[in-house]
Amino acid sequence: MTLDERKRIILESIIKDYVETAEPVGSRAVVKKHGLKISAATVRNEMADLEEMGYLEQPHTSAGRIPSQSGFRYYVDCLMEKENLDEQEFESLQKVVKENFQERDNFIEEIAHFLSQVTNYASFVILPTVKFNEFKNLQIIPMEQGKALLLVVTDMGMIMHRKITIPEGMEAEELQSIAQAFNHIFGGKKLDKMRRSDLQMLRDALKQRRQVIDNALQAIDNLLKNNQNEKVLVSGTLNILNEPEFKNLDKLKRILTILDEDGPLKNIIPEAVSETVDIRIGRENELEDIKEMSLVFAGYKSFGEMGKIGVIGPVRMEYWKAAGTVESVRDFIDELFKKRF
Amino acid sequence: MTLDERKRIILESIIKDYVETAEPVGSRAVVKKHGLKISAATVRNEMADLEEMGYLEQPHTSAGRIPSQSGFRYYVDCLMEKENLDEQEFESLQKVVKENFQERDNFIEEIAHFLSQVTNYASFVILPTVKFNEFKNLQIIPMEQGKALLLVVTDMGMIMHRKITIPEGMEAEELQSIAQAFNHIFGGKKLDKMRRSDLQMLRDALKQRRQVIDNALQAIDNLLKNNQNEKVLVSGTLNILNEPEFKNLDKLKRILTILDEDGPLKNIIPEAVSETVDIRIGRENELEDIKEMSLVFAGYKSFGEMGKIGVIGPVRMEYWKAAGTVESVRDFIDELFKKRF
DNA sequence: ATTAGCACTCAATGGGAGAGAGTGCTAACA
DNA sequence: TGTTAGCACTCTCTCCCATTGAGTGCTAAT
Repeated sequence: MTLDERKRIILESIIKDYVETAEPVGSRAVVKKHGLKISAATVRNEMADLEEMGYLEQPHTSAGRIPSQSGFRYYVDCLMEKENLDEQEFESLQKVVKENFQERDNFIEEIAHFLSQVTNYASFVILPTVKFNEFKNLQIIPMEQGKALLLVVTDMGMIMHRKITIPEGMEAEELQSIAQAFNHIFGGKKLDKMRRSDLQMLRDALKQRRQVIDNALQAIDNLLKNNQNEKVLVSGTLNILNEPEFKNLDKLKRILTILDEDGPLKNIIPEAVSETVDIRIGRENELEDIKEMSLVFAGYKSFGEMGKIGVIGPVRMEYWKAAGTVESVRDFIDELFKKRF
Repeated sequence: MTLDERKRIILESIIKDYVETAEPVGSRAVVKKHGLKISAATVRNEMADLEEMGYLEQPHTSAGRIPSQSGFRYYVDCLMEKENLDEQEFESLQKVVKENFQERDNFIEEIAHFLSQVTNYASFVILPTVKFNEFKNLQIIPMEQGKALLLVVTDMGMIMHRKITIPEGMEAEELQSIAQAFNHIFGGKKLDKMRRSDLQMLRDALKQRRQVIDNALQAIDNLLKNNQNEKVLVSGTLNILNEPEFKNLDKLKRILTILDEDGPLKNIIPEAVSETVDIRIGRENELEDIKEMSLVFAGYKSFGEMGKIGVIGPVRMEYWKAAGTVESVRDFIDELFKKRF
C-alpha cells in the first residue's frame, strides 16, 4: 500500500488544506496551493485513484474531496512529521511548571491547561491510582481540641491526610501508640489489599481506644476510596465549539457531556498505554459516542504507576501538532516526576 | 405599582407559561390554561395595560406577549412563592452529605452537583478565603529521606499542608525547634498580614537552618496563594445547552466561556452577600456578558468567613424552584458548617 | 365593562430559479 | 502512454416569493 511520490504530495496537501478549512478540497486548489507543475486534470485523475484506494472521499459528486479516516491513518503512519513545541511554547511550559510544581493537583491541572492551549483541542490528564503503592506509615497528629490529623504515607512518597475526631484530652503518646498498632498491621501492604477484616486484630490489640480506631479506619477507607480510582482532569473542552463539525447542537451536546463527566472519559482511553504517543482516529475508538473524534495520548509515570495525558479533537485534527505537543509534554513531566512524585 | 387581582393572575400565568415553553403567550392560551371566566378579548386589553406598565413585551405585533425583565422582577418581589426541596430531594441531599462530608473539597463539589441537578441550571459554590483566619500553629513532620510535611493550622481549624525538602539526616527535634520559631513569629497573625519581611527575624533566630526555613517559607507562600483567593466551583454548566435562548452558537460560547473560567465568575457575584436568597435578573447584573442571565444566590459561613452558593440560568428561569432550592441547601450546609468546618 | 367579529401584521415554511464550484469524460497533444 | 484543455453535467447553496397561520387591535354590539 505504498503511494508514489506524486500521490503522497497530493494526499498530504489535501489533508493540510482540509484540516485548515474544513471544506472539501478541489483539484484546482491543490495545484494552486503548492504551485505544482501539473494540471488540475492530472490531479483529478490522481484523486480518483486515491478515492478508489479509500484514502479520499467525496461528500457529493460536485464537491471536492475530503480525506477519509483511512486517509488520515495513512498520513499519520507514513507521511506525518511531528511538530514539537517551539521555543516560546517550551519556555511557557517551563514557566507553568516552575510556578506550580509545589502541589501535585495544581500542577496537573496547569499541565492540562497548557496542553489545551497549545493545541487548541480539549486535553485530559488521568492521574494514576495508587492502588499498588504500599502502606508505609501512619501518623496521628493532635490538632485543636478533640481533633487530630491522620496522615498516611506510601512507599512511593504519596501523602494522604484527613481530619478525625478524638476524645478530648487524649494524650499525644496514646495517639502514637495507636498509630504504631496500625503501622504494625498494615505496614508493607499494597493499598488495594487493605481489608476491613484486619480491623478485628486492631480492636483486640487496643481494646480501650475503639472510638479513635473506628474514626481512623473510617478516614482511611475514605482516603482509599478517593485515591484508588483514577482521577481525570479535563481542560479546554470549549475548544470544540470552534470546530465547524460540531456546530450541530445535538452532536455538540453529546460530546461536551462526555467530556464533562469523569466516567465515560476513563473508558475512552485504552487501558494499556505505552510511553510513546498513540493515535486513535475516529472509528478506531471503541466507544460509540466518540467515533467522530480522534485521540492523541501517551502514558507517564507518577508514584510508580501509569498516568495518561492527551488531547481529544475532531477527526480533522492537526495530528502533527497534537502528537508533537503531547510527546514533548509527556517527556517533560515524566522526567520531572522521576525526581519528585 | 400594585396590580389588581386579575392583572396579577394574568401576569403570573403568562410567566409560568413562558418559562415552560419559551414561546410568546397569546391571549387565548391564558384563558384556556387557567380556565378563566373571561374572554380572550378582555385578556388582550389587560395585556395591553401590562405592556404599557412595562411588565410585558411583544417580540413583534403578530406574536403573543413575553414577560419583560421588570415583569419577572415584579413576579419575584410580589407574587412568587418559593418552592423548597421536596421530601425526596431532601433525602437525596442528606445522602450526598452523608457520603461526602469527610472532606471539604469533595463535599463542596457534590453540593454544587446537587444544586445543578435539582434546578437544571448551572450552579456555583464559592469557597471563602481564609484571609482573616489567624495563623495558629505550624508543624514539620519528617517523612521519607530528605522530605518533610509542613502543616499550617489556623484558629478556625483550617489545615493546609505541603511537602518540603530538608537536608538528609536532620533530626526531628531540630525540625521541631524550627517550627517553634515560626510559631513564635507568626502565631496569632491574620493570614493576609503575614509578610516576607518577618523572614529576616527568622533568619537571625536560626542562622544554621537557612535551607529548611527557605523551603518552608516558600511552601507557606504557596499555601497562602492557594487559599487566599476564593475558590470557585461550577457544576452543570451544560444545562444551558437545553435552553432555547442559547441555541445561538456565539451566545452559547460566550456564556460557557464565562462559566468555564474562575476569574469572570468571581466578579459576577456581588461582593457583599447576605444569608438570605438574593436574585439578580438580567440587566440588574453588572457584568456586561451576563445581562441575559439571572442569578439566584445566598451566602453561607465556613471557617468563619463568607462563602456563596447559587445558580445561574436564563432570565426565563423557574425562580420559584431556584430560590427555594438555594435557600434549602444554604440553610442545610450552613448548619453543618457550624459544627464541622 | 365585556365580548364577538374582522381586518391586519408579521414570522415561518416551502418550492423554484439561478449561480457557482467541481467533477468526469473525451479528444487532442507531446 | 501520460498529460492536458474543453465541455457538459451534477449537486449544493442562496435568494426570492407566495402562502399559511397565529395573534393582535379596533369597532360595534351587548
